[in-house]
Amino acid sequence: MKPDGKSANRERNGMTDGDQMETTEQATRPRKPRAPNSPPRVNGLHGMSAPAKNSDVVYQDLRGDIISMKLAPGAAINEKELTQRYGISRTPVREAVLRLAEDRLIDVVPKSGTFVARIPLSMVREALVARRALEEVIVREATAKASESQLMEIRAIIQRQRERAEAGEEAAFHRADDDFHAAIASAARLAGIWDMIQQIRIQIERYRRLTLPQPGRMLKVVGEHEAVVDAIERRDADAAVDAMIYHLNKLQLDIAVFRDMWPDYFIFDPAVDSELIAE
Amino acid sequence: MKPDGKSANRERNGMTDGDQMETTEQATRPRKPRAPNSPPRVNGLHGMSAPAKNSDVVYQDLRGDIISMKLAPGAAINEKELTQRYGISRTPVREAVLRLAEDRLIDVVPKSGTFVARIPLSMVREALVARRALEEVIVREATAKASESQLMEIRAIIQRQRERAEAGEEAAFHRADDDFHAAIASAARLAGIWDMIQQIRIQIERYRRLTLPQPGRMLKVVGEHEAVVDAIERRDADAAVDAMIYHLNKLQLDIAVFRDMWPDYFIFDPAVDSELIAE
DNA sequence: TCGAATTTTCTAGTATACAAGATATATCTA
DNA sequence: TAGATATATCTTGTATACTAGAAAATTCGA
Repeated sequence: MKPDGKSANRERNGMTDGDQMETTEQATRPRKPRAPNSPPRVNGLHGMSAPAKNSDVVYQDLRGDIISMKLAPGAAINEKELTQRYGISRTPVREAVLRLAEDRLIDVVPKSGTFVARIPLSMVREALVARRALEEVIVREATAKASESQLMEIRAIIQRQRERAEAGEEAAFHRADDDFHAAIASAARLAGIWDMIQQIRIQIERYRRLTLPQPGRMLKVVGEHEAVVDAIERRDADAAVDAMIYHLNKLQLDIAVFRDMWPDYFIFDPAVDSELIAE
Repeated sequence: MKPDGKSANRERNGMTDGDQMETTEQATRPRKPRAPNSPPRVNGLHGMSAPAKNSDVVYQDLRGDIISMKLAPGAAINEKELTQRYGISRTPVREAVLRLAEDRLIDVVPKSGTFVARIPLSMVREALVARRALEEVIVREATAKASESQLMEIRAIIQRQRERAEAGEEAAFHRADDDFHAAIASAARLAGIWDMIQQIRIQIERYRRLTLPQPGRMLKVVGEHEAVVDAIERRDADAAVDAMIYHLNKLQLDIAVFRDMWPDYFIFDPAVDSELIAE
């Protein structure tokens, strides 16, 4: 470490639990300390208008390729190739890779390589359960709290989704689908829980993509959404929850089928998953 | 970017959606490609016996200091100081910092500094709601599925917790508390959801630490845990859920108090949180 | 020809140097 | 003295070089 001329005397060892609770400045430095902390002047909400770091771009792209199964489970990810493709250095690429590893979308093996993670069926099953539970709370709260204007907005989203479905624009359809659920959460004053659900959905999404698109499914989804809003508008919480659960249950686990069709896209833990077949 | 002598001709632009689904090797390189992917031979479950990277240590330490409020919300985090304290370079430190940023425990302001994040009360409130919902599912499933041996293990954990409570060993007490909830989730075959809850708890933990420790609380917790297990043993799901909810509700939001006592530890969003006071 | 030992080549983890911008301090002007 | 400007110095983001280890390719021995 290059001695900087004046940082040598700043040893201050054993500061591990030194400055507790004290938000003011340390009073020891003779020179120019640059007031040691200023409250984060950025608006408290977390990251929305940041100028889009390079690592974010790589993260989003890779995440999209993995979730859409364009990168198959088990496929190798080459950091060097990514640096060349984007014309950036390894640091931001690595940053993106590490974030994906935290999302459980890739496995990084220390001195060997990084690979698209296989899909753990037990996690898919639990993610479905968790999502149901959280959406139930959201719908119940929304039934109690949704304002007229919020309901109108939700209706508008459903209509937009219907138009996209009729036009066969799948991507836009799914965007509207997201917006619908987000709007319900917002009406319930539980937008943060929708963020949690999105995190959970990462685990489900690749499984969902493997389910063959059923003809007419998109329009059916619109109908299911309408049933939810109808119940909310009637302020019938139980019916709203039932409609939502019915909607969510359309995505079912059918382990045997997927295991046979894509044998090594999944991780199947017999100790935990055996009962899945019986279920 | 420095031309590397041989990478210049590997431009291959437009490869964004190039190799789809194909897990075999590219057949163009004349030399030694090192078979481009091998399935991750590590056991499928994610990271448990890795040799503990430096960044993990920094992450755990910082996380502990933040959650325990040893580092107050708003306090500055100096990467350089961390490199000196641990005797490592900025790269692993930065890695840890970025992970904490994803956990919403710190805010990093691009060319300015990184700071311990303030606690968003709206998120605490929603995290409490989400946890209740997930624990409810877990308890209900545990009631249906818990085996005799699992119940005995849970009883043992409760007993251990009682001993720690009587000895006043707070840290060990909380470890047993964690183990209790984890054991219930395990009995419900929903261990993954317990992992999600732990992620959610990060948002709650700092708030919890601010609540003054009430005398006798630890032993009361043990009693509440026993009520849950009693109901599970009776296979009375509703009672088990009620007992669990009662237990979780002991941690209540009392916004006015905390706002006055630690004015700038929190972020209070009037648009969302105003109703919290009325509630 | 086949298998074991060796070499080669790739990988992720780390260290360090530099760049761009933000903020505090110092300086200058009235 | 007060305010505006300029400077110094710190910050994070990025680029790049180096290390140790894993795995493939190769060589060697029977």
